[in-house]
Parts: sequence; structure tokens; C-alpha cells
Amino acid sequence: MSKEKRQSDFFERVWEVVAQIPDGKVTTYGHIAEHLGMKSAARTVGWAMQAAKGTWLPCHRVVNRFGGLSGARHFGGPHIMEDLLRNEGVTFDDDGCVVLEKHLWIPGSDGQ
DNA sequence: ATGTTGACATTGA
DNA sequence: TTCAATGCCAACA
Repeated sequence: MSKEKRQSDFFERVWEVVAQIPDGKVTTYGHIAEHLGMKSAARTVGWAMQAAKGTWLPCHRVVNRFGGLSGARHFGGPHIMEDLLRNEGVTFDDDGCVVLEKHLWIPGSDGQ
């Protein structure tokens, strides 16, 4: 594990958190970044998601602070992410945003 | 090495 | 109220 620097431990860090998101729950980029110690790096968290597109990570459970599916367009279809979340049991607001008040999950509050 | 972009967040006018 | 600008970090050209 010398040349295998991966994308960066930062990415794995984000992926690890995302992988811990319980079923039917969602989290925001800001909370992930904050949990990683980079509260202001919410944008970079989105980059980790882009790299996670080819992984098994439930990127669809990661939304912006509005609960809007910002990355839905990167899923290959704006309705893909929406359908996935609904399949998880997530409720959507009339605006098409996830009800964070009911599904907002914070990293570290699950296993710790 | 530098500059731009990016699935965001926050503050100011 | 809405719109614009700024900050942050990492990857990519």
C-alpha cells in the first residue's frame, strides 16, 4: 500500500460514513464533512460521492442541507435517486425534498 | 506548479 | 424577501 494511495483517505472516510447510514435514513454533506472534521468541506464530500458512483455506497442517501437530491442527475436519471429513497421508506416533501426532520441521520449517532 | 471545477454551506447586501 | 459573493478542500486539465 504504497502506490495504492487510493483516491485519498478522505474519500474512504466519507464512504465509510455513508456506508453507515441506516436504511430509510439520509444525511447531508455538511454533517458528513463536519464529522470528518472538515465542516467547510461539504463540497469535497460531493467529490467523494462522484467517485463513489461506481461503488456500492448508498450515495442516494446523501442529500444537501435542503434535503434536495442534488446529485440525482449524476445517477443516470433524476428519478432514480428519488425512487431509491422512496423504496427505503423515506418520505418526500411536496417540493420533492426529503423530510430531514424525519430521516436526518447524523454520523456517529448510530454506532456510537 | 497554477487555475478551474465541483453532488455545498454560510453570510452579506 | 431573493440574489450574489465568499470559504473550504480535493481532484482534474
